[in-house]
Amino acid sequence: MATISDISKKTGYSIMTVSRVINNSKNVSEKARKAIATAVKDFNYTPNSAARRLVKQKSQTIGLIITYEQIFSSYYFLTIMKGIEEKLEKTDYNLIMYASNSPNVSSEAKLLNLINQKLIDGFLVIAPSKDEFFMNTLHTNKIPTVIIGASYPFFNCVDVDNNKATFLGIEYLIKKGHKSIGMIRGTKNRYDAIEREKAFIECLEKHGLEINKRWFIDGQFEYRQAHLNTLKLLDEGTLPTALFAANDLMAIGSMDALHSRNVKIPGDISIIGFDDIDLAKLIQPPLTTVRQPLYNMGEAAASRIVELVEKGAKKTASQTIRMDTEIVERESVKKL
Amino acid sequence: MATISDISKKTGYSIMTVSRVINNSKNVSEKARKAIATAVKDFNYTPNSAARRLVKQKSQTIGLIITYEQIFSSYYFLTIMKGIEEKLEKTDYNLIMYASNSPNVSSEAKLLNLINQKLIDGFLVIAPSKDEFFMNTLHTNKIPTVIIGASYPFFNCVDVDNNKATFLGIEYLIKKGHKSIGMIRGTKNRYDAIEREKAFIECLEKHGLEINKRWFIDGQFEYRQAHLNTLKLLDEGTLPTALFAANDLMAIGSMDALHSRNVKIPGDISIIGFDDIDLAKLIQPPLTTVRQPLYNMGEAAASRIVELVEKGAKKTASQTIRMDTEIVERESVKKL
DNA sequence: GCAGTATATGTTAACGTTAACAACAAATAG
DNA sequence: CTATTTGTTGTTAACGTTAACATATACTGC
Repeated sequence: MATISDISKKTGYSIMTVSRVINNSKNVSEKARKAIATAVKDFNYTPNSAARRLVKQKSQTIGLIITYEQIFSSYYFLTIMKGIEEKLEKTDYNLIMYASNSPNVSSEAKLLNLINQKLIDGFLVIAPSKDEFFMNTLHTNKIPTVIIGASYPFFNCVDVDNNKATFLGIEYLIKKGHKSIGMIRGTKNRYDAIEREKAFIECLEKHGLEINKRWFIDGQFEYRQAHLNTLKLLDEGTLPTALFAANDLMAIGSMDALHSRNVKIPGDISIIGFDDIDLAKLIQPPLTTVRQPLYNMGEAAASRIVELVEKGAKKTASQTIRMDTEIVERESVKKL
Repeated sequence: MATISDISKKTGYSIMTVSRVINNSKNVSEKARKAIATAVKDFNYTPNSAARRLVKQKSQTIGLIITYEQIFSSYYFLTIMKGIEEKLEKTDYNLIMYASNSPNVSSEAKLLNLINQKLIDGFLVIAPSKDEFFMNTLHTNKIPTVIIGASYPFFNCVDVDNNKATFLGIEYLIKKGHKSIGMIRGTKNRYDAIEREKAFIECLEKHGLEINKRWFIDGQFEYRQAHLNTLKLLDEGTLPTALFAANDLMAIGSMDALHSRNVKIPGDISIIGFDDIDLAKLIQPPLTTVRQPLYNMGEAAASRIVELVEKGAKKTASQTIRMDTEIVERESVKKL
């Protein structure tokens, strides 16, 4: 592997000038820049990251923390991840994924080690649950961190307004004439799940609609749970005319269950999801849903974490970026 | 963060002696070892990995390549991963996960860069599909690599004997008196899926049993596909008395489908899975399955890759380690 | 008791890069 | 035409660690 001094020897310029070209510093003559650039290409040179890390005391890498549950229960994080990756790609930072639960980040000590050893400059965390042990560690140690899909005080966050988004969905159903509405809810210890459920109740109350406890289906943000519990509801009796699912995956699980019992969508029951994952438009009927701009959220979070790392997390006041949501109208909701 | 020279100053020993203690070299007096060890603890010292990488020309990290499909469609890789992580934990190597499809390893150039820049010393690949572009790159560039869950010529592999394992499962069913057996098959472009299907047919032929094309259910190693296609089979008519699923997840998807139509397991139909994932023993009825020692496979692969990296992949002849499989008898198969 | 070996410690240089400063030339101002 | 600024290039030291060699001391065998 070629080094900076190979380029230096080849071109006759000092290694410092070469370094300047590589790092796009100014104060380099056009002539030097060209000569060095072509040599870099010829040698297929890329800077040695270990040497850079050592001198810069920075790793140029961001850690992405997610839980196994998230990986398995939701496709939604895939889109977020794509947004993150494609943004980071442009900024000379690397990304490492840490699945929490795994020994990697299982203890506070490990997490701090990653930072102290300069293996990681900052963290991205996707939708941590309420009782996530490491959030405290991140906060008290002032580690550059951006949270995606949840709003924590004192943290930098990229999130949607779950209350507003839920109202958007429910009021869409109401506008279509629905008066009996059920909900498929998410994991109890996650903020987004809690906020969406609260907003659901609030919205029905606001419109003077009945809140029927039997029409709450536990889905845990998973396909299978939603599916099984929808089947249970079917066994027990009356259905609402519409269902609001706290994410698309549960909506799909529920739809599959309804179909298996010959309940027609949207003929017999309407259903609206949340997220707008890729699958949503592929199933039959295509799912009407409240769209979160997941890709853009990933991008925004990536930009923000780079900013924090470069400027120093201590100097930049924490802020939460709220993205807009919208209804994507497809064919799973019927006008009554 | 403390450095080696802090320890040196504190204890009065040279940095070289400190380095020796840290690396467990011999030729250090017991006295020095103790003094330095306590200082290391007091300072909470850990070696700077960037400096180490620079001087050693090695990253001490292994890349784990998996595809997004695998992450989503199977729990089985989780267990493998645990085995890998816990083994590596003991050996002073780090693990980085690369989800292929992602830009990280999307091109041959990227992959080589990882190696050339010394960011990664070697790769672990979980069950690559037949047409995985990067396998060629890994091979022609002699990059230390171990494959888990597939057997490629010229590569180091950790795998089970799919033929033998499938025979084990089918002959168990036959021993229980089953004569009409269907199969839920996996993703067409994966070796394990292909091998299991071939073995299935071979085994039925060997015992002179009917091979009914209608009793092949496409499952793509996914819960949902198995579920949907089982429903389809139910709509169309006659069932076999037993079902062999190429993985547990599909078995479970199929069972849920059968239950939703009031087909009793094992009363009306028996089912046997493959893998023995955690869920298998938790569902109702607990699933009888052909157990792969996934955890141990992860461990073995981790040991092997470390060996390759340390000794140099070129010097060590490639070998495939075959793990034994066994029947785990639970309650999803009835004796006829 | 002396060469020869083993054990314990230290010194120096190197890994590849960048920051900080120094030097020099060319351009501008007065 | 000198003084000052601007632009371009180079030199040195540093980041934290380990390899290779050097030195010193203690232990062996005869």
